[in-house]
Amino acid sequence: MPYVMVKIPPTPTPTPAPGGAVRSVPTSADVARLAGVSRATVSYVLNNTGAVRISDPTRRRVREAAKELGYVPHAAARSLRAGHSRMVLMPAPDFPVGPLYSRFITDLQVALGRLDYTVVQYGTVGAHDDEAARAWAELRPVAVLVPGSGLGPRGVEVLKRSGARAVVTLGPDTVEGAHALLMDHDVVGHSAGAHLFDRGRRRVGVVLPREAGLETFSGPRLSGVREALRGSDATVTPLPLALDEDDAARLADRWRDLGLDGVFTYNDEYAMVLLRALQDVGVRVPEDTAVVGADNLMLGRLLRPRLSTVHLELPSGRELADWVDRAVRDPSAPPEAHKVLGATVIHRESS
Amino acid sequence: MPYVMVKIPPTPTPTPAPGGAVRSVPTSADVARLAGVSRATVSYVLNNTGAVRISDPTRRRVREAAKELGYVPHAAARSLRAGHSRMVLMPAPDFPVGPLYSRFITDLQVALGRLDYTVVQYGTVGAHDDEAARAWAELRPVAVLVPGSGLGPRGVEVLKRSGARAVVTLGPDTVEGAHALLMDHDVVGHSAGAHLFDRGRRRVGVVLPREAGLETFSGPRLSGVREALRGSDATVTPLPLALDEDDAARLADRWRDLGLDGVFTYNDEYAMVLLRALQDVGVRVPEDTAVVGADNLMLGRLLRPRLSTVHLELPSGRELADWVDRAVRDPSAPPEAHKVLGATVIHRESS
DNA sequence: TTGAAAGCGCTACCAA
DNA sequence: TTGGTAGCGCTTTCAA
Repeated sequence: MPYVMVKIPPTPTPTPAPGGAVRSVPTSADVARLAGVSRATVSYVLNNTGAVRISDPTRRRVREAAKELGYVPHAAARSLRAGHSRMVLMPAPDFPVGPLYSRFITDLQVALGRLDYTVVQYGTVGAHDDEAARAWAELRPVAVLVPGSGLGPRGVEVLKRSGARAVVTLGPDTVEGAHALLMDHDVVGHSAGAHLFDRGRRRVGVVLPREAGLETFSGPRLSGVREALRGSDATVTPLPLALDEDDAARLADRWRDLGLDGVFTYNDEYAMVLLRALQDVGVRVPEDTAVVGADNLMLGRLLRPRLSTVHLELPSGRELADWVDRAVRDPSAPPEAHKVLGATVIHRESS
Repeated sequence: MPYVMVKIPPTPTPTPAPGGAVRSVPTSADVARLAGVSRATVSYVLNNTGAVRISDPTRRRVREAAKELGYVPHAAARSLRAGHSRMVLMPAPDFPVGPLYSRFITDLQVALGRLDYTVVQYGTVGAHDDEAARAWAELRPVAVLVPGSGLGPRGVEVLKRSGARAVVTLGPDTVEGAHALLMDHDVVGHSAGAHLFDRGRRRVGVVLPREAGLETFSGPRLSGVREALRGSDATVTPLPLALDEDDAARLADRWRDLGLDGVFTYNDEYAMVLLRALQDVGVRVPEDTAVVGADNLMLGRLLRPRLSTVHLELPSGRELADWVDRAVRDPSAPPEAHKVLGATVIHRESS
């Protein structure tokens, strides 16, 4: 056994006296000192380590010391030591989110919480793919869930190389290397298109939001309509529209010329704007033109005529959480893609 | 200088060969090895440390090695070493959030991002005060922003003792020890009440959402109306209402008996539901009853009659971010409270 | 200009 | 049953 001469380091400066003016953040060493035990014992007690038995009096002393100091463990130190965390990271949405997505996120958080994960929404400013992925990777999340299409194959690679055991995209298309919950909005458009066809409509308009950031949804919804009507004698006309009274009025002015007898409005909000504008210029709904929205918002039931709409069925938070958990437990499994978006037409009065 | 005999530790097991089957997460040591320099040099280069000059060839070698390995620094290790982070933590909302709040959060994130903070929304399951605060404190955020009233004085204390340099509440009341951005919803009710009074209404109803979690807003909004009408001959009648057609219909059925000539509906969505129900039973708006909503949602402009509403003025993300930044820089400053909610009536046709 | 090494707070292994 | 201690990945001081 080799030996060498080594300088003994000076004893570290002690933390300021408990009654001192500047109070520093208490560490497990402080708790140990106050309880008169070692840091190891503190760790055992506070983590209820099963393999080690600590006497009840000691336990009590440690607990009391911790409470007295207001000790809170340091997550960074812990996960650094452990080599992994239970953090599931999602980018925070940077666009106004509807009630549907809002509830979805909340459910998911609760469900993942039950599986002992911590969900964190990371406020990426505006970075994309690599850049964003790098920022996320710095936190070493155990899993990353990315809605929409802000992540590419390179980003996935970055995340995996920094230890993410599961990268899951929720969106219209699959990304190389990542699991995918395919929310294929085709089905939404398809349902709407088929419904309009069933109601005898043959000249169908499809509203496309002018607002940026919605193309990932509106594109597939349009394709879905096309698909539903393919091979029939029906026509499909794209109709760019801003969520805005004036733009709707302009569109309504052209309505007779367009000669459409049915329209799918992307969602219920656009339906509402358009419906109002059509009524203002005397177009009868559904007699002259049938209108179908999507998302089944409450406002649809309050419109007159009551709005027909496509109800979206998202997977429950529970299902999704289980799925993420499985992916985390078996990171070597090949990426799976699941279609998870269901669509049902709710037929009311506008079609 | 004292010396002692010390056992030399075995050299640590090297990371698996780069071409090996199992690839572990690259660390700065790996980068150093590949570039043939020390870890210190890697750190200097990648952080552009100004005080130290590194030769250009070395810089290049380090950069290339980092890129080749896909090296991403470990945020936990970094902030552990640094003793602080730039993380601003907010609890993720656990209720469906409207477009107003949604945009507010986004703006704030962007603005704080410009100041080099990282905003993280923490998905607390359902914990309150202490419990939630402890969970947040584990991440050692430099600042914590809490909307609503989920945080008490004890929670504030926990956060501060674990190093949060600023705790800011955004809500109706101030909390001991924390900065407060007072969003006093009184002003909303006050504006609406005063407006209805000006329009000659004397028997005023105030809709109170039955939905849980909105009391923090609805209470003050009601008080505001009361305050605006205090000392006059006007009466105020609270009207519990669920955001739901049936409940609205029930309320409308009682409308004549209630004998109200004006109503403030909490917000535009409740206004919409009630408006529809009133029209269905033949109550004329605004002739029989004036209706005023709040939040100035787009849907208000689309209703017929067009909905009068109270427009809320929130502070800009920029302002708020600067304010948080100041609080972080001077943590010893006494907590400040600022009223930040403005309200303006937008008079349309319903009142 | 570069390297060696200490140490941030924590847990888990081994020894007592 | 408890304590000593190595080491997670990083930055930074001091020394070469």
